[in-house]
Amino acid sequence: MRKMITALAGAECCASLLTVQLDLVDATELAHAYAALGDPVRLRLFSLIANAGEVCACDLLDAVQKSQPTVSHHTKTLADAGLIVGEKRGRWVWWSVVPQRVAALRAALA
Amino acid sequence: MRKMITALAGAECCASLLTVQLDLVDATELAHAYAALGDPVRLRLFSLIANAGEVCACDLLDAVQKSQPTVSHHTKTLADAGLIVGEKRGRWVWWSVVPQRVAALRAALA
DNA sequence: CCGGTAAATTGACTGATGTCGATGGGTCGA
DNA sequence: TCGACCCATCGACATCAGTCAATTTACCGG
Repeated sequence: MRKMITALAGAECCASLLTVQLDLVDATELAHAYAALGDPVRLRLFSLIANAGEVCACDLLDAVQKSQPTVSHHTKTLADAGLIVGEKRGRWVWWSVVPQRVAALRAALA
Repeated sequence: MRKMITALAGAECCASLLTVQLDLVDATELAHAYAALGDPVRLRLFSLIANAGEVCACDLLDAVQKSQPTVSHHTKTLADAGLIVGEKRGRWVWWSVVPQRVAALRAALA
């Protein structure tokens, strides 16, 4: 619902083009996802999962050299952001990326 | 320096494919950029600048309804992440995005 | 120069976040 | 049933990050 500013105020230094393209809720939603990628450890986890297609959580531990609770916390953060999903198989949890979500983030940068 | 895991441990649940594609420095660099987009206010500022092509800092104030120091802080964060650059013209600073940087972020999600 | 304006910097405060040890809840093999 | 294993949750702690009032720096017009 882009808001076009009247801004004739031509004399005032800066004028128009303030179409507020992102409302607060959309921005918050998107920012949440980007923020999930905004940590080196999480980014490496995500990259790892994305490259492998599917990764057992147990492998993530040695990959990023963090404690088990820390890795679990990060995977949860990524999952909450909708970037990955986990499937429990027996004792293990297998993580994989959500392509649509990643595509949405990529599209937002176009 | 990708580390290939020996992981013959075939019996051990999860096996190989742990090529650590992102080393720590690269991950930190990228994460820094994504983190810059990981705040609703900054994302809206960025979106505003991207859509307008060029925006005077003075217009950003009313756009996001934050104090002048706060906006200045956020633009600095975005600039430090390499996402935008500011050009001072007289009393005002005009912000614009850095297309290459944005493209790099987009490419990282491909 | 001087007063006014734009933006950056500083200082302080609060809330969010990354990290880990300890614990708990499932799940499997023996 | 028991123990071992994987993972999530909790509690605690230290650090970081967002915010603003106050101040400083830079620039302009007169």
